[in-house]
Amino acid sequence: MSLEDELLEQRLNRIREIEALGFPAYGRRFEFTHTLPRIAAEYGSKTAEELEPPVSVRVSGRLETIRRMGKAGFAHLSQGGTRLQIYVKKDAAGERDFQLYQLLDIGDIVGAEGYLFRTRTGELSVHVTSLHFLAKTLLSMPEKWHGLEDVETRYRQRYLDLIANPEVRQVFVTRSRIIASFRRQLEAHGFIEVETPMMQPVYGGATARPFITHHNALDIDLYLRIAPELYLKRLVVGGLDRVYEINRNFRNEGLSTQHNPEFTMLEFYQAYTDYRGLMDFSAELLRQVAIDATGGLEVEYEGNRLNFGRLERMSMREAIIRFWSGESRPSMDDLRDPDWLLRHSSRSSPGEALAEIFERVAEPCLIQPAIVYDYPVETSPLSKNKPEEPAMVERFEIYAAGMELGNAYTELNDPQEQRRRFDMQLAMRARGDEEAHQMDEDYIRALSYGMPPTGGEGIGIDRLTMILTGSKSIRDVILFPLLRPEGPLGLADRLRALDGRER
RNA sequence: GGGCGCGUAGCUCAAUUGGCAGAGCAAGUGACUCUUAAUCACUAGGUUGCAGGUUCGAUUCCUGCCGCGCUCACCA
Repeated sequence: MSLEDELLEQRLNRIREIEALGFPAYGRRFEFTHTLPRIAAEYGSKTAEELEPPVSVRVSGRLETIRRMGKAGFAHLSQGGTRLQIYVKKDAAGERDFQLYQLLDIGDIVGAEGYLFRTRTGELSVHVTSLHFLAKTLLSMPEKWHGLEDVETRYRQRYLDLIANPEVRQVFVTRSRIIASFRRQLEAHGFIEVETPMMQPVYGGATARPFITHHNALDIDLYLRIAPELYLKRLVVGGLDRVYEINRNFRNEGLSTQHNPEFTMLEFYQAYTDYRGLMDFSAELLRQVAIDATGGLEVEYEGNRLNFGRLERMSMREAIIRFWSGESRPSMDDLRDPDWLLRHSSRSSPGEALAEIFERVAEPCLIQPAIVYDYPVETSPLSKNKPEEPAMVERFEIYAAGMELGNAYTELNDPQEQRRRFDMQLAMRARGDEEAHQMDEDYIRALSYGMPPTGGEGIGIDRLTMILTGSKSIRDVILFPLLRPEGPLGLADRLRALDGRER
């Protein structure tokens, strides 16, 4: 018999012993007086004298350590990212509860009643008068000193990662704070949160390959959305002047440290503003998010100190000139010259060439949070042209740590021009660009009813979370990143074999 | 999809040129009524990711496959 089977059998037997003492192996509702974080906050700095007269508490948590010493012993409970020591002495807890203490395993979930005191070494602890059993662990916990290091196991069994590695919990708490901060700020500016279709008959709003699924009753293929954009703007047509959505997008593309097939975007649309207005708003939003998430404006990422207190602004052409390395730095005139652009890129149109050169030359250098504005029309089928240079559009992207964090533009609200843009995209698709936009006639119909001048923006929540939590991989900020399926575990078979057979 | 790397006990890691697969934690038994990586004694635990090959002999060398990581391509 393997060790794991032996362990499983031991634990199942132990359940019988615990039940024989009169404790259910899997308890029910437990009334507590304090969470462990609250005890830490309220009593963490109290001296032994200040804990007189005794403070009675009823707490619960998962057992992280157990130190048994004959007729007494210690253990650490963990709850809400906080540990609290309990002291179980036979004289104080009584015969039956002390027997229970002797049957506990690391990982079990228990309740403890008693009073707070300081041990001789000064650690705040609960002097236990009564123990409760709440849930049994059948499998052994990761090692207490090194935690759980195996990356694959950490992603596949995130619950173990959260139990064994306290800093992981903090990453996801911060992620939650980031999202809450956006919501709070947008609500304060009069935005309302909406939910638009995840399953779409025509996908759009971004350049990407979609996932395809099928609806049986209607017998139609549907696409998991690559962006909510076109639906949100239909809502602006409908008079929802300030709307936002924080939700998943799905893109059927490769995985990397910066790409997960499903990822979370904030998109918001504000009528009667333009991309200049959104630049100001973006700077305000990011500044406050950084404060809400980290307590400050500066954050250390990959050896750089990033300051979210300001967003430097530069045009795409300025960025190329500024970050050009090596000989023959181009001039502003070069970057307006179609021949120069096509000579310096393998792309087929001057605008695509400009964007490609920017991504190659400047994007990796954009370490400090920055706004890059004015994009070529070819790469921006939904943005409004610049009046003085129709080949360019009123669009900007937000960069930090060499990553694209956000994308915003003055929305194109002229249905005839939008139809021409879709035609342009169809031509690109005919040339083999699989990611070029589809024609969306229903969207053109919506614009044909008149959409107010509008600014719209998307911010990648995962990447922003990476930066604000110092995470190197997007998988570290997504609780359950996509992995290949694991294959059969055999646990059901083992449990079935042991069911009712334990002594 | 390409390139590079990794896979050994439940967890964290060793194993000399190809020569008896080991340790710590966790687990079991015993001792211990203020320990905190508790301590002490003893015990058990392995299809070395999977399948082949080379060899007297493979954790080690070779081939294929599976999984993961990094990276390039694609993308946000």
